Amino acid sequence: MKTPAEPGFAFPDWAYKPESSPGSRQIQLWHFILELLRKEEYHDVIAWQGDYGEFVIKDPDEVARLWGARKCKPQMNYDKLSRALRYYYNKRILHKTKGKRFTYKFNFNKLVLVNYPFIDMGMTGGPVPQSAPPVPSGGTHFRFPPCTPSDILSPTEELRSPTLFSSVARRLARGSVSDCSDGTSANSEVEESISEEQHRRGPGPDIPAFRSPHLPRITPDGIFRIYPRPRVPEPLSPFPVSPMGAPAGLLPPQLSPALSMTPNHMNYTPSPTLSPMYPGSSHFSFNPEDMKRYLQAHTQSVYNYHLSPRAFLHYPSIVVPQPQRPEKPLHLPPEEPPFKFKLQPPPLGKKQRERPLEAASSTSSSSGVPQIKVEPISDTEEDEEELMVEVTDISEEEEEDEEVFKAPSAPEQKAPPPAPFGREEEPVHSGGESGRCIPLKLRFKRRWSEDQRLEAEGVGGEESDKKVRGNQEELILPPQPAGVPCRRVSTDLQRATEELSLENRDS
DNA sequence: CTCGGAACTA
DNA sequence: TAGTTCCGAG
Repeated sequence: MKTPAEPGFAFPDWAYKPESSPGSRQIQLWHFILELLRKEEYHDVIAWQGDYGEFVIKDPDEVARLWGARKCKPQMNYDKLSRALRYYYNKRILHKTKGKRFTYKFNFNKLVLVNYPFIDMGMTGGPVPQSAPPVPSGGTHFRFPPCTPSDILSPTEELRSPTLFSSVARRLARGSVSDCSDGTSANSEVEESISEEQHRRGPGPDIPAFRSPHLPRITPDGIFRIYPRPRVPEPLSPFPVSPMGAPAGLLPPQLSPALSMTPNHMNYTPSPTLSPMYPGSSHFSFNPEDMKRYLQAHTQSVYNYHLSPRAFLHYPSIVVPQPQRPEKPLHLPPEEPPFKFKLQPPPLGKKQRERPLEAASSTSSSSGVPQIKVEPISDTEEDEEELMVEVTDISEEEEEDEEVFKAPSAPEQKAPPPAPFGREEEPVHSGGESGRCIPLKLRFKRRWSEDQRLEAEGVGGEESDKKVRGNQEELILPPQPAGVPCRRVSTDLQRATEELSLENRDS
């Protein structure tokens, strides 16, 4: 048992496997990596470098050694470790940075989504950098807000129903890097307190809710409500000041609010300091509010760029904000984006390329719109993959968040029936024609419906992502099944959705 | 170096 | 489940 107060960072419960699962408590490799990454003493061994979330293993052998020590696997070597790392590719936790030796990149989107499923992605209006990850704000601990446990990152059930924030014990990472504790011992350590907020609505501290068969689903709203809205005007920062009290000195990356409107998930190659965690400081703020915004942004990215939205699929409550075209900035003051990159539409996929863009304007629907083959529901198979690629057909090239998103073709999606959630003000004008690229939405819809259905049935576990339900009746039902209450959807979200609809419609 | 299948383990 | 170990292939 280490001293909770010790410097270093600790991951919240969700960073570990639930105790209910077999391998629970064993530190996972990516956690370990993150751990090393944030310790200065290991900067010579592994460090953030390059793109956001990208890190390079400077000393593979040493990293392997450390990992082996941690797992009590003296025979560990980089070859093995890298194999483990490669398994993360499919899980989308990591991906390889091609061309760069020993360089990998975290997919924080995934991590966040998975770990903050309950976050209401409503458009709260705050500027949100699309690819900006939670921003570190200095301090000594790697902190996460109280959040849901449940196993994360499990390819199959990673997104199981959200649960109450559990008062999670914050674990110390420091000192555990190379001990053979396996993280098991450290697991019991609870860092002093958990935010009181989290206790407000839950049964109490240590809510093992996640272990029960029926995970009580709570509405994001409910959850979020417990968090005071900082609403700290921080135009340049993706996230407000950390509630934990972050040094003002460490400011988050400067991201233009305009970005929030811009579908991007592009190569944003900020300085290494933009990495999720500052190498120097170890305060990684993950406050709900931040996460919310982050997710919000990410959602858009996903939607716009067809990133793997699988995460959303499991969360009916999360309505994917539809893409908003830059042309019509909602309420965000136009700012000169401090980005050096240019936002571009994703490259056309093979399929896309094949068909020359015909009258983009006239025909509308098929032209610049990512075509999704409306295949029989049967091949659902790997929805996630599909969702990710289908539209753009990135073909082989991964870089889902990079290359793929370089050339966004103005996504003009067909506007599904508007006013999904009932009344809503419509911020922007709307317009015109309708009917475009339904597929994508359809898919979401489908998925959504499915989830709704499952939920209704009191579904306990979901099927693995991959083997999905073979066939659902899925119709292209209107966006929001009238019957299904969209509880959980924040007003903001609703609005966003509507806006999208409108936009799509008219464009 | 990187990838990913396969068998195996905890 | 999350690797670990081994290994052939590119």
